[in-house]
Amino acid sequence: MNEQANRSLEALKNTASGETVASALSLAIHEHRLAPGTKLGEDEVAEIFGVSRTVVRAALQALAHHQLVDIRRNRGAFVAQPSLREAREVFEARELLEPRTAKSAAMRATPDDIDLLKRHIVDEHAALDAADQGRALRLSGLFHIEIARIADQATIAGFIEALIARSSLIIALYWRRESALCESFAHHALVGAISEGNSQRAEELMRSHLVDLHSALDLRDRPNPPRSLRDALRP
Amino acid sequence: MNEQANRSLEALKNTASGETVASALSLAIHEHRLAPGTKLGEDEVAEIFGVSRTVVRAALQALAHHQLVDIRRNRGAFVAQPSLREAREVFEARELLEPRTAKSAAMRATPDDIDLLKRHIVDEHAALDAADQGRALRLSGLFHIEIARIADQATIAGFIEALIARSSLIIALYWRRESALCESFAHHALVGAISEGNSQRAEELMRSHLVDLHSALDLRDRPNPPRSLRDALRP
DNA sequence: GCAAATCGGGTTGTATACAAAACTGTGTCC
DNA sequence: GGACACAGTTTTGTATACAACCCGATTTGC
Repeated sequence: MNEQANRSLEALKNTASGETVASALSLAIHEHRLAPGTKLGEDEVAEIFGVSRTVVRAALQALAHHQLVDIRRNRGAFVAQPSLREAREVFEARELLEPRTAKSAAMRATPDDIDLLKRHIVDEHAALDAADQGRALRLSGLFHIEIARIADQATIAGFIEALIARSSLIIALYWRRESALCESFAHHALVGAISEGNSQRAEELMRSHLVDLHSALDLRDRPNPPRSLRDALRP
Repeated sequence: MNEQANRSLEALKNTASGETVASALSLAIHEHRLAPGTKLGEDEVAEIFGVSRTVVRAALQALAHHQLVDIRRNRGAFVAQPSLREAREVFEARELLEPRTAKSAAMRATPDDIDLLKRHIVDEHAALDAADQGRALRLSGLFHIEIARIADQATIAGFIEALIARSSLIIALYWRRESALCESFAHHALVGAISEGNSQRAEELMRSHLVDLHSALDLRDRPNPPRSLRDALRP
């Protein structure tokens, strides 16, 4: 390890607490830098962040409660691999919660809220132009979370946040390469409806946006299509 | 400490793992044996269950993720005290999720499921007859959770379970003494609709049942009505 | 040569020890 | 007499040490 790398690790060391580790891992999962099934060894993570296993364990348990990682007793923590069934359930839940949330958001959004949403879309475009798919996906999720926040229902927003986190794993596992990731249009239209205060239209746009997303997944009965081979190989 | 007490503690000691501690605390909160705001000192809990603080911390963190306890840094863990706003949100979320879940349950319930629900009601009556309000409340919550399980949507069922857990705290804080806890009629009618497969009626019954519950709470703008004095007194 | 059992390395689960922070009570100064 | 400051005690946050367990490899028996 060279001097510079050592120094940057040292910098992390000073700031890294339990929450830091959890959000860093969470971000890596959201941006598809950590693939489903990857083992997260405690010692390994502890050394990377320069903290003890105690805090790593707490972070991993927090992620496990959000169902982002799967902890198997005496086996360790792995990035979760949602089953087909879970994938369907997550999107059904989103289709139940988010349209209504978008409707509320359209009724409550302030000009500041709308500016924020527009900035999100700009960032998303920038990430796509930079071919940074991971960041684009993360920003796309943040867009949905922002709408839930605007709807001013913290409890439901929390559920939606958890669903979006799992959606990121589901997309990593079941996304069809054929379908393009050009959701920006849908997001743009949504912001339009929200800024006009057209709640009915916002609700309908969100519903169809989620149906589009859902149908861009390959959720046919075939357990873990691309995973079973790698599973036998890696962990 | 006498011999016998020592032995029973020792028995606990052998079986108590992290999960055990968490569910024991959770049950105590559900049955209103632990009041909102109660401090859960790590050493105290650790000694009670005969485990180390390590496992107690994990259990408390798990409960915190379910929003049953509130962990304040360097202050410790306290049984959560949902605000009026949170209380409203929780019941709004339940009114959004549970009617639809009851509808699904009515469409999918097997005879075994219906028997289980009927047994739940019998148990509930028994607890009420024994004047065991805590147990009755817990069983009432389990009834709702069971319906969510029958609906066969694990993701949404998990959300509902979390909402019911928080509802228990909300009831502890905001329940109006005037209103009686005679929900058994509502539960009975629900089982009737479900066993007939009348999904429309099940949905409507669940909705009105939740509205009844909601309106039996005192959620007027008056922050933590019975709590602010005790709050100044205890913690 | 193959199968089964056993032994070793490595990883997780739990307990304990130490460091840091908050709360309590006392004392002093204004 | 009241308010502030300081120190002691208690409690939490983190690191480390040890025990239990799982997995893989080697060895042994058939």
